[in-house]
Amino acid sequence: MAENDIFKALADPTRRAIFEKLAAGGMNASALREGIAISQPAMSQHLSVLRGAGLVREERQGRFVRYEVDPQGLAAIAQWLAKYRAYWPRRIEALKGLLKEMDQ
Amino acid sequence: MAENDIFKALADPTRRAIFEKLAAGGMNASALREGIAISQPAMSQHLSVLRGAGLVREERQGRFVRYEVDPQGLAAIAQWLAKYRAYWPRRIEALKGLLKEMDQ
DNA sequence: TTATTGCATAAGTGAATGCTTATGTTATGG
DNA sequence: CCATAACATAAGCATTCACTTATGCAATAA
Repeated sequence: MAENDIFKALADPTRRAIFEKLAAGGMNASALREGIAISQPAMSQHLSVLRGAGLVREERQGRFVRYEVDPQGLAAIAQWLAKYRAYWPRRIEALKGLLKEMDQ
Repeated sequence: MAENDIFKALADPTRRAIFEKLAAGGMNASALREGIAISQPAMSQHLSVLRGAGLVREERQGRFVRYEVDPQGLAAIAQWLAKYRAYWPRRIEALKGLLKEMDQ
């Protein structure tokens, strides 16, 4: 199940930091390392996990590989969250109606 | 950070199953075991993790402990997700406005 | 009071996880 | 053509994790 891959991928703080950095704009793996204390293989492995979860997608550009956020993974989380909308705090309760539209 | 606890808690499929069962209605730990092949200590440990993540809360009732979904954890996920709303698929895009209200 | 039930905690174990170093592959620059 | 840069993969290792069995404790039942 992809759901399991997604939550497992996000369970690691380094991977969430990578994802957050990518959300500010797509970039290649080397540029992604700047500011994060991490080796090249470790970054490659993390990106592989994020990609397997559908949270990130890659596009080869010659010698570089550009990574960017993949909306699929985020949509899966939104769907998981929607299952429990009965328990969302009241401030978010207004979302219910729109989530109904989303189901169509 | 509680965010880390939440994603780590949800990274386990058994814990997600427990959470889903609780979402259908609060119950005590023993009742929760029915239908899930799990030992009593394992259930107790899982509930402890879910509780530490703010996904579940407990209420002691004499010899029993009633567990139920805690909206706090769900709200934290919603907030995390909101950070990346720029990448949500178009069908969910309408949520943007309401999430703005939620920020207040 | 005594036995039992509901639950938590401690300690040990095997598997999974995230890291490292080493190496391979492909593409660009000189 | 050759050196280098970008990236992936393999293998080994330490830590974490989810489980087990054993035990403890508090509340109800008998």
